[in-house]
Amino acid sequence: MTVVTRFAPSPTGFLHIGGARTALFNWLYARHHEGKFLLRIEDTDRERSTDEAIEAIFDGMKWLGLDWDEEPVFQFSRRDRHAEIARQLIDEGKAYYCYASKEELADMRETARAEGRPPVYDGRWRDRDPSEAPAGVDPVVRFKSPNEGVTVVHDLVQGDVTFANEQLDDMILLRADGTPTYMLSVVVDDYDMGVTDIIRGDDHLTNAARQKQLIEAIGWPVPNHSHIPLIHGPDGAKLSKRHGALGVEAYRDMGYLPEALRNYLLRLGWSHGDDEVISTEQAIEWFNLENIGKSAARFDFAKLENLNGLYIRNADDAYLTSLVAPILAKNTGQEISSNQLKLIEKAMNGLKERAKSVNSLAESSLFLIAERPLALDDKAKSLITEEASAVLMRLADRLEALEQWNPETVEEAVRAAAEAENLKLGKIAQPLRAALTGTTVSPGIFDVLNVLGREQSIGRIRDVRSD
RNA sequence: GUCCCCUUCGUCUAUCGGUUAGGACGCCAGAUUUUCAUUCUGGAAAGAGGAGUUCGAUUCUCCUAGGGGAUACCA
Repeated sequence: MTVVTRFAPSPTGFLHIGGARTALFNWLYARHHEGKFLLRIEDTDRERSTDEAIEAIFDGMKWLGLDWDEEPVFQFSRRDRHAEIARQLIDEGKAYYCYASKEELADMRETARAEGRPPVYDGRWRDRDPSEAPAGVDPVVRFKSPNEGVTVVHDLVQGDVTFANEQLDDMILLRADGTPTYMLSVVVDDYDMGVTDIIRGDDHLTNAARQKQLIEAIGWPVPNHSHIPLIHGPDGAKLSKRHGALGVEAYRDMGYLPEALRNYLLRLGWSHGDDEVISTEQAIEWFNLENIGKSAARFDFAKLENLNGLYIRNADDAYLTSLVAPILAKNTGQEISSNQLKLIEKAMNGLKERAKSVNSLAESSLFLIAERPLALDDKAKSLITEEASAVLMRLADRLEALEQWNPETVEEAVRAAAEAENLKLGKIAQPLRAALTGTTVSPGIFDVLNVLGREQSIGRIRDVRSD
């Protein structure tokens, strides 16, 4: 049987980091087994679902590189099918109408809690005759779940988890307005979509027991369940907007590479021995359910950043340039010309060596496209002393005399200048860097000289003449 | 309150009864170096607590504590 997994977010907000990991695991599992990975939008909560959220989820998935098979399923559009199953259950005596009011329900829970009993619906309409129904009340449809015994979820990550059936009350299948609830919809959709493996957050573990009861009542096969632990914020508490619970697009905007985030998320809760840097190809080859950990993990930006730097250093120059360009355009408020792009790409090899994010890459490539005369920052300014300026002017002459302008010739010229001035290389390199980049931090100075070219380099040096 | 799950360095984790408890991030020290970064070397750093099973427990069982999740006409 081919494996079919699905990711089923509700479009009530962006695709947050926990959801992204769930999607990643489902995707990896499907790809590993050469099965299908489906996407279902659980939009049955009409109040809270929004089109913007749906778009954000699609965008987030695409950015992360998690491609799904087939058209996404919109759960709300399948409500008739869900209701049909509910009616079938009523006909079979496996579900019933309940006329209890919200106040009654609230009282019920309160007294149960006070008496130390599980706060569940007491089944007061379970066996009552429909003729007793109060007039003018739209009933909900409840599932007649077993009162005794236990339900055990055979979870591939958590192991067998046993629930006493008395803990699980008669859940609502259809609301008073006739729309299906989540419990019913998932079960029906998963079956209709042919889902073989459900991989989701372990906040659904109790739901799995209820859903299993429902599935068995209908007479369908129970899919494999894998409930993965949640991701916590750095403080160990549930992810909130203050720390990690940002949408994946926020990570993109912070300058993280999707491949780095994928790698990081994969290692959060899954392991393959001592391997840390795992390409997507390897991840697909290695991924399994057995090596998913059972405890919640905390989100650690420092480690993500480290991985991001590593992926940036190994990334293709043209690819990085294409990511940097729009950021640069946005930050400078001007379009980046193709010549400037060439310049950036040429410098990228030196730039990416010291970048931790795409944003810092953009920041550090700013000097390449800056207009003369450069505005020097304070530290750079302090390096251009009168003495340094004089040295730089003599260096400019020396550079001007070069017949060829390439990495070797410029290095040779600068080294020769240092020797002639009886200066350590650093003494000439730092002022030079300040003049060329306006800052004190940049790629190797010979690299900068070479990339900038003769005209810009000499021009920028002469611009800092102090007299 | 009730039910369920979890618990190895600060963090992510390896270990599937016998290890000097390993790796990675971060941190500290040193080396390299034209800045920064990279790279390299070294270091500090962990089995929540208590019983039991066993010749032997981080590993298996139970209890306690702590953390998390679920308890909706949300998903």
